[in-house]
Amino acid sequence: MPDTNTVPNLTGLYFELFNEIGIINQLSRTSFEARLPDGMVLPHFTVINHLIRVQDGQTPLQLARAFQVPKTSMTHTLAGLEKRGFVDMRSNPDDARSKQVWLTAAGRKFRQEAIASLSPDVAEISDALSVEEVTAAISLLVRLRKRMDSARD
Amino acid sequence: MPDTNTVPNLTGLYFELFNEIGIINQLSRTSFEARLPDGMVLPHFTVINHLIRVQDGQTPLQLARAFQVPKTSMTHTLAGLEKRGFVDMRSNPDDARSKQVWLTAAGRKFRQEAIASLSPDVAEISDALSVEEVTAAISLLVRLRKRMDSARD
DNA sequence: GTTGATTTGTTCGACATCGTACTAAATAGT
DNA sequence: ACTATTTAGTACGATGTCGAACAAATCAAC
Repeated sequence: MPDTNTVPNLTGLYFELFNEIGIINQLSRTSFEARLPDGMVLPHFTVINHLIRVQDGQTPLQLARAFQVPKTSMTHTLAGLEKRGFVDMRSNPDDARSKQVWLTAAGRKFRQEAIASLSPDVAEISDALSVEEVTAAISLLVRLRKRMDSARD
Repeated sequence: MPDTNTVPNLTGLYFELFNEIGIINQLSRTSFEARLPDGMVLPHFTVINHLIRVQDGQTPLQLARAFQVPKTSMTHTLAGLEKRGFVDMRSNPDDARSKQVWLTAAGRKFRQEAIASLSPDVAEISDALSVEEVTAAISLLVRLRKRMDSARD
């Protein structure tokens, strides 16, 4: 009986991996967004979070690259954040083509509140994996991500 | 100096994890879709793949649940597959409300070709992780996914 | 300096995703 | 049997995502 149900070895393994990643992404996104107010969506939060972790004043293009999304998508996300008063878009004094994205006090406050409201969800699932396992998973995924990133031309 | 940049311990760890997962999902999706013909999109492939791995003749609702997407999204995905002749939608003889999704020969052929065209991409990144690491990552993510799944209500 | 190429960001159009409201079929309660 | 509830699927509208085309600023080459 020919092996038609199974994908050849290695490729199949990565299919499985990306499939799990896709489903977890789906699940985490859905439960994140359920906690966020009205029209806020995961990328809104993620951008704010990134601006705090890394640094304020990044350009839209830098942000688009950090998240591996097209710059048009980032434009849209930033427009939503600006409309809600969570970021300020100032033009870059060093390069009039580009802009800088700065967090407002409201933006920082929003992040704190979002995190607080999300923590219970994290707590609920945190018994599935040990802290060591989560840490290990992160470093492994970071390695994979960087490899994938450098592979795209 | 107060700790405003760092998210409290555990929650921050999961943020990082989900963040990496999100980016990898982004990257894998983009490179998958680049290989697929015209208007085909990742969910199209994923559904076909699932029908082969598990079994033909699933109902749309079963598929929606398997991928954790709303049933309206699955309706849309299946409509695309049917339009392209990759699946047949027959009405369920046991329950006139529901339908069954059956793969066509063209659907199976499409999957084989898609996998073949994707393999080079997998090969290119496969040196980042050992097979054992990928396997370990999968089992860990499966555990997480199942926990998240059982946690939603 | 002037011209052509590159970079940054936006607008626009196409399409995917998903919540709401609906129809039809099945099931439960009486 | 009859009605109410539940379940499967769809139509529709709102919004997110993203590729193509564009405008403005910068850079490179001469």
